[in-house]
Amino acid sequence: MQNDRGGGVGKESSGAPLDVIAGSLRRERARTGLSLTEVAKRAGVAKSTLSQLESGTGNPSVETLWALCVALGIQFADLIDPPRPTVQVIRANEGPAIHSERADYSATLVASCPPNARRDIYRITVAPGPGRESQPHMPGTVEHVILSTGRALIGLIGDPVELNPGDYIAYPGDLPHLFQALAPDTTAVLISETS
Amino acid sequence: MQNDRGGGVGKESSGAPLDVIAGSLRRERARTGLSLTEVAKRAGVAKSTLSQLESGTGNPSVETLWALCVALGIQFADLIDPPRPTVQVIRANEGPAIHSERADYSATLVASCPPNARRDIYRITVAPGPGRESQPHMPGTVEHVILSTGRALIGLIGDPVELNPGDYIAYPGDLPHLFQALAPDTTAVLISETS
DNA sequence: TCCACTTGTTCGGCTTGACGAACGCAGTGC
DNA sequence: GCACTGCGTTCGTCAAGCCGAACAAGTGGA
Repeated sequence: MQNDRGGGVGKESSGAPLDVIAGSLRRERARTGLSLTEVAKRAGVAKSTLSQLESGTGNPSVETLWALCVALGIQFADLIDPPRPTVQVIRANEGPAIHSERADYSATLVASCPPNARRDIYRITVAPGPGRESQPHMPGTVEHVILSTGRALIGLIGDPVELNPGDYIAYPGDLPHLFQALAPDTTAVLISETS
Repeated sequence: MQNDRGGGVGKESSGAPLDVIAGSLRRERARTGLSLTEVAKRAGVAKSTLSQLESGTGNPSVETLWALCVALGIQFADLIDPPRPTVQVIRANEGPAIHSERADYSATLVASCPPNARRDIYRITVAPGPGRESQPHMPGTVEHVILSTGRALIGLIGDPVELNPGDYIAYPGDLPHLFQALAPDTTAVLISETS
């Protein structure tokens, strides 16, 4: 572990992948209720290897990880990306509301994937005005917007698009973007997807 | 009671991960326009290693893959899961329309994640009537619906919920479910999420 | 034509991950 | 009390990944 050839470029983004993988392995194994020995046996890897991986030690190869994924019945990406949600119902006037610094913008989070969200679904209500500029979010974020009612100017700053009811737009959320209502009673559904 | 761990969920991933990773590395490097030597240098790995990986030989460790991901500016999961979209606009009257056997139901697919979709986003338009019953989809599917306009009876058959504009509901898509409009001009956004 | 430069692919070596055995612990039955 | 079975961790050994250098192949300029 002396030479840190991994380090290289700055952006460490989501932290050390090894720790994330270690946590995922523990979590998923706990979900199945299997013992470390049993999982290792099913995956065809030495239990010593699995033990070290779950403790965050080591630097597994993809073959090892793949075998463990099969044994745990999960997708490869689930080791580094989070698990999924279950089921939920929220009324229009319920749910956590997120208000902008200005009163003419309100977003209600209707579906999130705790604890580490992959995609959040919001219902947006905006009053006509100068519009709301959002700063970039996490790298890899993609935002999908479907206009429900009204009219709005949505998209990347510098190249927004005017949307009418039913129109759909997707844009990278890790770039500065805009949501400006052009008509009263403008509502939309926004899906913020984090990769 | 034993779920066969291999195929527990229907959607099979694309077989050997090493080949998928090899293809992803080539594709992403081609996208950036960088040379093999340059990518290897930026990632801090030997170009011989990268060469072998792109040819499908070898069994890389996560540190190596992580370094390459950083150098290529992509997410870890993109190596095995497909690449992400960029920007897209679909007008209300555009996009692939999926019409029901009855003429009073139409769904437009506005966003999918090919080839192995995790979540699809539809815009739904339904006319009042006896409603549309959907047969169960893939196991693990979750459907999210946000009503845009109108009024509708949505949810599992036997326990549907009446929604008004802005209301949100999520239900397991792998059980029989219903979408029945109760008012004219009923539109909604439906997110079908496959695990 | 020759030379300098780059790209991507093969070879020895050193490092390291994966394996199997042995270990300490806890619970159980004789 | 003792042997036994299961758990998860730690210790040597061997194979394999990773690296650096040398290698063919292709390009541009003098």
